[in-house]
Amino acid sequence: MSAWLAVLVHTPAHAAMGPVLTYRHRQVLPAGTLVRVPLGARETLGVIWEPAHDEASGEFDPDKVRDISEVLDTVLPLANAWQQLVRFAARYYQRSAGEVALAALPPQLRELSSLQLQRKALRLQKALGLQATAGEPANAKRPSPVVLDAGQAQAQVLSAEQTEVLAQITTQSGPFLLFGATGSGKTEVYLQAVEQLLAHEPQAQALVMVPEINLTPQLEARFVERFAPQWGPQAVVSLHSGMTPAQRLSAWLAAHQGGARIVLGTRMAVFASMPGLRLIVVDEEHDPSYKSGEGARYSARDLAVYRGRLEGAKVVLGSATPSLESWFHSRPPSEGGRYLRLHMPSRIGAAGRSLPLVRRVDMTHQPRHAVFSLPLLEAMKERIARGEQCLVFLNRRGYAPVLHCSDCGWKSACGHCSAFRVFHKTDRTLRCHHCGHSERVPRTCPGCGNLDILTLGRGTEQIEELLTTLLADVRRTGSQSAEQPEGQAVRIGRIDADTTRLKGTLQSQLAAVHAGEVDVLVGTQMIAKGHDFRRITLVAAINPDSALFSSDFRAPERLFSLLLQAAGRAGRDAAMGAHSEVWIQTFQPAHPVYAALKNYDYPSFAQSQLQEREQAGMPPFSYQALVRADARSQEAAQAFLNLARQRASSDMGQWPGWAQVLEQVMLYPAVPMSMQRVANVERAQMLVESASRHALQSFLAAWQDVLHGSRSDPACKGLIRWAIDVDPLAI
DNA sequence: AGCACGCCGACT
DNA sequence: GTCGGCGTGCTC
Repeated sequence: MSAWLAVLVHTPAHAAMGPVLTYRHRQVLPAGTLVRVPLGARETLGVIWEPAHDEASGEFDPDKVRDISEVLDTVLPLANAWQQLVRFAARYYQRSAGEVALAALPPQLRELSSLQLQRKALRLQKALGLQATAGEPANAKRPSPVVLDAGQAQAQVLSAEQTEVLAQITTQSGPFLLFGATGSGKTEVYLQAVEQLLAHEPQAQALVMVPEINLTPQLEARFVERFAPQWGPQAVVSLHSGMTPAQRLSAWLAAHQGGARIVLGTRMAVFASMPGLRLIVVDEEHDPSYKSGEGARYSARDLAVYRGRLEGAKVVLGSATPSLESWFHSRPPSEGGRYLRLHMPSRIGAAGRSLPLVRRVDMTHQPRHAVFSLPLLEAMKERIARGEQCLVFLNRRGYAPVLHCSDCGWKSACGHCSAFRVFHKTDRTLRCHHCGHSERVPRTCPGCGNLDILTLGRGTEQIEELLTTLLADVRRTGSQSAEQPEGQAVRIGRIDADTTRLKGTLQSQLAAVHAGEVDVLVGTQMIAKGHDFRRITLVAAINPDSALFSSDFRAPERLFSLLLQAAGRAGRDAAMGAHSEVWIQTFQPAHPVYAALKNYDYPSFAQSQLQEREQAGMPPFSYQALVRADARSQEAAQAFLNLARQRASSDMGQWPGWAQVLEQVMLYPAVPMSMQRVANVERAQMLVESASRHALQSFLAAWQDVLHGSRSDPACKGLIRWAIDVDPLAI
């Protein structure tokens, strides 16, 4: 007697088949069981599933049912809560459950046999067994958590604010928005919240997320330092895309088996299987990296909140500049707020340690085309001479964003993209930052043969070069003289995606800055985030205005956040905090973003932004989705979108009961994307908007079929792919 | 998504 | 004569 089982496999939402396929096996298996199944010519990983109505596969020939090839019974079935998280994410972000589930599992699971997995699992058990009492199973016995030991002794004494916030997290249910200034000690609060949890619940697990891979090593070091003495080095694992497949599988298994008490990771970690999950921390919750840009375009922050509710885990979102969405959700409960806002306004450390002074330099009063204003340059020289460090922030890498011929007007346009190729002086190349195409810099103008090709604009390479000249006469004669000979020339360092291409170079470059081997550090937003620089007392944003002209309504919010984070790099050392400064060079010194920044007043900035959003009917006062289409021609991309739009009213309008839904949903005409062409692919998009999240969701779910159907229309010939982005971050 | 099949251009 | 481009179609 054999059973027919529903199996989830990795098929995209727009494949002409459901994500749940039927297979035969000699016995029934519980949902969540991992299996290997034949699919066409290949064999693939599947998950035993209980299909919902919308996932059930349509008609198929019962004769075609094939056998499950292998049951991966050395791995415990995925928990019901995990299945529900996948189900929700698939439905909300309009993707197939198969795609979401299989993308959330470590890639190596698809390749290894049951036997190989068993060996791996045994090795892990062994490692955990060794750290626990010898001979006991991994979870059976651990050192008594009640006893004060090395792990707890390391904990710092909390400030009054930290103590209060921690008490709130302990006693309230959340979700929490921890609004804490840079340097207010949010990480210590996370550490102690985790510590309390692990001490009181022997099976409990905590998930701590950070926005970028770059930030995981330092966080991991801090967690290992704190928790390894008590819980062993295996208790903390990381989960991010920078790890090798084998490392990812090990970490995933450790979390899945419950041996890893703490999982640190990037957005993908929100899908980690954690049977004992009790606490989720989303650090820098405003960071756009939490929104996935491809595949299922999920927001790990929003899913974390959902998952917390689903599994009864506390959720802490932390930021010095929360997203306006989270800020809005944390308004007082009497006004409808759903998150509990916790506030830590003060920087910890020496008494009276203050935030750096923000200075705005009005560039309209500076010499035309000046890159560094005179007062900024003077301030930098002064600090360098004293042996302090400066950080110069410019969000544009390369030497110059465009090459240009003044004779014939030629510009270094990319032949494949609607963008210019960037001049990189270091390796004499012209590189397109969108398609990656790279070529030698032409000696003469390709248009007319002119020998003089000029650069337009400036990138980090040029700033580095320029500073070498501008600071050539400066000598360091400050307190460093004991170790450094007096009168040494200024050392300038640069950190951006180009200097950190090789693995580990970022960490070593940061170490060089810490060691005082650099006086001025030039860099992109890569250096604005998280890294703790002790001796930097001046941070300069030399040209942040460009973000103000962006058509993206979230641009001001992002600029505020980026500049505040950059400001947070200054004066981290208590002794130097008092005279630290942040310089903003701008042509619009009175702009509200800069005014708010000067006062470190996020709340009133957020309030004014929210008012604007409300008046304009934008998120969080409305809900949005974007349909993007890629095609050989712009016409085809737009034709596809506009056809689906037209059919939404003409066809769906006839469906019984759908008129009311359609009334609540606004579809805008298709437009080219701001980056219209990338690697010879034309891109267009269409905005879908509604005041009702529910109406938007029902509409999108039903509209999928219309989109599928529109693809075959002759007008859409040349269409390559399309995708829905729910809650898009940029429009 | 993979992966096969299938039909047209430049090379061992 | 083959290798290889990517269009089309199928997978329980």
